[in-house]
Amino acid sequence: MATGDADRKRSSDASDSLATAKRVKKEDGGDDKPAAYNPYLAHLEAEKNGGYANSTIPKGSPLEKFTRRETTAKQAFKAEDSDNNPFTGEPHSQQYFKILDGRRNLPVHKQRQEFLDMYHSTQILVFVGETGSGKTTQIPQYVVYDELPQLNKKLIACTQPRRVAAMSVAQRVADEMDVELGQEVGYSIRFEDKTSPRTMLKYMTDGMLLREAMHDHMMSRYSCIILDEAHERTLATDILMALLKQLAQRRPDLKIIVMSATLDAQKFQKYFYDAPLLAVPGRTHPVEIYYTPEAENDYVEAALRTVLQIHATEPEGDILLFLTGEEEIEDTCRKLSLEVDEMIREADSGPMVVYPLYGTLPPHQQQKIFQPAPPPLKKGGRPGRKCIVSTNIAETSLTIDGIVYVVDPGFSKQKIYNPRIRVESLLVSAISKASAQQRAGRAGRTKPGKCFRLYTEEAFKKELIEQTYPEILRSNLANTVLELKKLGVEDLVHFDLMDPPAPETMMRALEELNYLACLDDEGELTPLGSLASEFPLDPTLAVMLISSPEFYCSNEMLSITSLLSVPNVFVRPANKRREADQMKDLFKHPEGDHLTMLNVYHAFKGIQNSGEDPKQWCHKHYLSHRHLSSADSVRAQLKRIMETQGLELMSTDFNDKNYYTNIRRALVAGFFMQVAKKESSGKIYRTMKDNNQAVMIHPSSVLQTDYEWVLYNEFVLTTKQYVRTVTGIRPEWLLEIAPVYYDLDSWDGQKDVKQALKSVQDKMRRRAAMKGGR
DNA sequence: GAGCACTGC
Repeated sequence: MATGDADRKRSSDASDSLATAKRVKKEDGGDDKPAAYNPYLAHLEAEKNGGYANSTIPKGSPLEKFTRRETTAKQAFKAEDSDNNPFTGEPHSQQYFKILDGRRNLPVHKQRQEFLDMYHSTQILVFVGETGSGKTTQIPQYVVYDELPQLNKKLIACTQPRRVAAMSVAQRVADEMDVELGQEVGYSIRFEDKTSPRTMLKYMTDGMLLREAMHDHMMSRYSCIILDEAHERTLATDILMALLKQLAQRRPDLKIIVMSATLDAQKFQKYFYDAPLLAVPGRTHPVEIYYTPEAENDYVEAALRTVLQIHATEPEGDILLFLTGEEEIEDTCRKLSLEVDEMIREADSGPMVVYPLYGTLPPHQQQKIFQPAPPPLKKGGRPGRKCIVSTNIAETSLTIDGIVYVVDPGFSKQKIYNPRIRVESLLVSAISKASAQQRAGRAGRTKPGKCFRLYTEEAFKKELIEQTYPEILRSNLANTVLELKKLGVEDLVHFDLMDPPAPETMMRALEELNYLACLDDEGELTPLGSLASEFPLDPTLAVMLISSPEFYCSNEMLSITSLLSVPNVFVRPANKRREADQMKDLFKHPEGDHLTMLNVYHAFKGIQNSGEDPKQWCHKHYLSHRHLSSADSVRAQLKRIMETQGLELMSTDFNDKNYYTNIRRALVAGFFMQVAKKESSGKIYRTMKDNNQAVMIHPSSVLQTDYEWVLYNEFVLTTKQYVRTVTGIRPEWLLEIAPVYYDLDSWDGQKDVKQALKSVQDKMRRRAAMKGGR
């Protein structure tokens, strides 16, 4: 795109000319010049330090004699040991020196010089460090001491796949560097930018860096970008890797470090033009692996038995069991507690507390897993232990110390994408070898441990794939393709991703974006597409929101969009389903779930303004306060973007008979591709195109079979095929609002649907003709 | 008459 090129050109010119124009001659001719100091060569020194003379490093600073990208570990040690903080000039605290001792015991410390040598010799570096090596906290600091960001005013970024990690690591490193969080060391995540003009080192989520790149293709604010946890292969990391690989050629001054925990480092190395690789050992204890001699046919049952066996026979130490989902976990926790009670009664065993752990568990419940194991029931009795039954969340996101035994049945729920019917679904699938290793490693964090794999060694070797498929191969790519277009990637086919997705998935994404008018027929970004990419939303939602002023209801669509981008706000505890459903009925809107959700949100806002405690109100009404609050933050963010982009915020008068109709019509502007029509007989609906899937309306819906035509937010594939979050619509709206998609002349859907739409069209035409005739 | 692994903007 023309604009993209202009942007790129501008920023590249800017950075070059800045460097030349602002080169300052080294002025001070004091006594502490290097031995070979030659005033006629001073500009070379300045150049090494990014175009600025050392004058911005105060005289007497521990960093005074540092030359950017030529420092040594010895120099850095000395600076770290000095009384004053090299970055703030303040005296170092006692705490600082205590932490410094600990840092120097980390495995990575021994290789600081080796790291610097390699860093100096190359533009891209692959760094492999197992857990406990200290890479996430130390490597960025080593880079700070070498890049001297205070000189060239460029930042060092270190990306993390998760917000909590970005926040907590930044806090830790701020402590290590003896600075205030948000000053020299900060972080940037959605909804929170904790950085300042002084910031040199910024931890951030990978998605956040990707967002920034959309507006600064050269990533010109950074002199070094560190991608951490690259082995997790999140969508954002994969795109960033491809972008940086490309950018490396246009920004020879930019350094890139790719950090990974697993041993697939060679793949990263090869991908980055055979970049040099530095490996640092981790600090974990050995974990003995046990396999079952024969395959188990019921892994939940086998897991239960194994946990009880461990409790009965193994020495002290906590247990971590991996299962696949909420229901399975809750169920197993109940059974385990009952069995342990019996063991205590009959076999005098020690106590065991069982904790469930999964993502949708409220945070205070999640925190419980960190409580210590219970003491023996009586003095001198058998020791107690805790058992945590968890989803994959304990594999990467949460670390629990004190785990000695891991039970791994070898399964997890994984997202898969079927481009043919455009459906993402969750499927219980076998994990990968890398995952199995990661799980086993959880047993060796504090002392040697054991891992019980509920599958045979044969199966491990022959049936498990090496690595879990990266997310990019398991997702609908509409959003990704839109982002790439906005990032200025013109040739998607030759865009050098580490694992290119299936051509069909790519085609589907392009097709979807074309129907949404985000891409034109040549595949170029349209103004609408460019606008849509400004929103942190799926293209469908973004287009719906952008179109909403045309339907006089952008305020309401802001609320609905926000509610659709957070987890379900309705809470339904297993033992209080009826009460929960009754409460939901209070908010029920006969025309559909979107409007029901809007009712909930309006009621919630009313309570917030009334002085009543919203938490209690939510609890009473079986609503999730947490998710409603996050919908609120999302809404505020989206509203800001609407305002910046000059999109009008408005509502239809609540007493106008079209208030709800306008909203339903606005929904069609985004979701016209997700429409189903009722079959002549009963409960079955069929989706419009995409191979005309037979679906049922999800039982949680306020609509059942009241409407012949419905629009849905989500297609879920569980025991049956369901559509969830559904609103009734009129077929005229489809023809009127999405005429291209519903062009009957090129119709490729079912014939009877076409027939139905055809008669609607005829009726509309007759009506129009009558009006015209008058 | 249901079952949302986990992230992220």
